[in-house]
Amino acid sequence: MRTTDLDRIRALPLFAGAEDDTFNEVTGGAFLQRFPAGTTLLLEGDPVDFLYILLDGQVELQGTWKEKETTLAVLRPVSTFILAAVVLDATSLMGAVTLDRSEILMISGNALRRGMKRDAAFCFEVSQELAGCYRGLVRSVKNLKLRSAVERLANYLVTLQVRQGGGIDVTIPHEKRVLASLLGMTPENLSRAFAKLDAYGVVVDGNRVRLGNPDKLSRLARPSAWIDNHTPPIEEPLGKAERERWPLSGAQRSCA
Amino acid sequence: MRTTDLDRIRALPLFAGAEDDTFNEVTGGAFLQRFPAGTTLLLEGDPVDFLYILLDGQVELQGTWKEKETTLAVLRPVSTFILAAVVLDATSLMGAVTLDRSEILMISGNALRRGMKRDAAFCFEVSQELAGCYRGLVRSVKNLKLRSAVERLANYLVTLQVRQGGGIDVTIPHEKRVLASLLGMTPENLSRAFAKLDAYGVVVDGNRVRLGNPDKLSRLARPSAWIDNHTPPIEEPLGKAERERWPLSGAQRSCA
DNA sequence: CGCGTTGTTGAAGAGCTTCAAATCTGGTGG
DNA sequence: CCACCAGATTTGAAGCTCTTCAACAACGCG
Repeated sequence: MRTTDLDRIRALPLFAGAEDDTFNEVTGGAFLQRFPAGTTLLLEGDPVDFLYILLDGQVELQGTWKEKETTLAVLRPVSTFILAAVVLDATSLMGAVTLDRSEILMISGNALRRGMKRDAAFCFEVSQELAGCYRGLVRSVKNLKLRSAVERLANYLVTLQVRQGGGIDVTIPHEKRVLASLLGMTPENLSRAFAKLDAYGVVVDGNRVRLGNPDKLSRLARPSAWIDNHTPPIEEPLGKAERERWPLSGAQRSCA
Repeated sequence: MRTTDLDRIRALPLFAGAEDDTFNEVTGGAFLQRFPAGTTLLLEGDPVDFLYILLDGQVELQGTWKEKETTLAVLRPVSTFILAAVVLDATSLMGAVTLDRSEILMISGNALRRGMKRDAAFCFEVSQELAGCYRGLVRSVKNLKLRSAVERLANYLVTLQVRQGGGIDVTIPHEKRVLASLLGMTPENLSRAFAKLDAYGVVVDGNRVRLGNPDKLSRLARPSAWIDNHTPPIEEPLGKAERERWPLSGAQRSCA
């Protein structure tokens, strides 16, 4: 692995508190791989030998049951994934597929666990990463159980807007059928949900979406600090850096 | 706190690998509390100062949005909860309410974090606990997104059966309206879902449920090792103790 | 015994999916 | 450059799932 890559990795929050020795041990056997779009990285049930860190590209995590399939998350850089399975040395509960050409760092699970047991500061960072992932999923579950499909879409758009700089125009960073699956609906229903948001100023043109009436949209969406992970609103105490994102793929960082 | 209580706590998997010093430091300021049924322990958004460990009784974790409320988990002993918020020193994403008279150990968040940073073995245990909780939620999300209400109920019953010893009769360990909310449906719909399972040999009498035709029920439920957390079936490699449960309240251990 | 809560049942309707067909889109090979 | 194809998206129609509202029965508790 090149030194410039190593520097990039050293700078990840995950390794921020690690001792140099730990970092060297953990990344010693690591390697950086490029995969084309559509590559299956992991199947549900596979034993997990590596921690994956997505450095570039896009990865979809999916779950299946009875020939049905759903998208659990769409990850963008920089995201770790299947960390929980690695920590437990267990098999993966999710499949992973690249959506775009992707650059992925693979870190030996054994080395990671050894590093954690050796270096409490590093282990604490991993715990924080895991805790952030956990909270992302709690947000997901609440989103799914408490909101209708149109409400989920409205909130997705509001969140996208915040993450893409707050402008009127946002870009959906993947295919609509993937978005539909992520939001827990069929592609047809997503199409109709967009049509319903017409009344809230939403105009769709391919992957471009114009939020013509953000206030009205936001009144429908009613985003909540305890479900959506925007910039923390007033109620939330400042100075506590939460390392969490829920798997909206517009995220700066995310995890799974 | 009494010595016998301390011994019970020392025996928890969470503290299995901890040094004595760590254990003493972490539990030093801890206290054991009894709460009557219906006590609100935490509201969504509350800052979290303690790690909670449910030693006896039953606790419901809930999420709300727009006057709607859903049950995220029903915990039974021995379960930690809001560990993720404690690790991140963040506010709670879930409310917590006792369903029964409950005995709960409260451990200072500060002490816990100090212990984690000091003792890598203990920190690793916490990581494993968190990872198990994470995987429980992944199972939950898959359950919600991939299965219909009747299928979720069928799987709930099959899982209950396994956890309650495999007999024909199982007991729902809480009110049906709580179960409905846990499974993501209305009480009315739960009632009708039970009625539909009549064709699969399911007979309901209050909290007692007789699974008159387990094979047929199981063919409908189609439980999966990657969603449901039964005794690991054949595919799953043995010897890897996964510390995870999804929040079915019949669980021996669970977490959140 | 009366009361409030919980659970069940019926009817109506909203929400979502399914299937089918039409339309659009990007990429390919000639 | 253009025709063509495969896949993605949209639209329509039908039907299934689930919720809502209302009424009623069952239960537990004071």
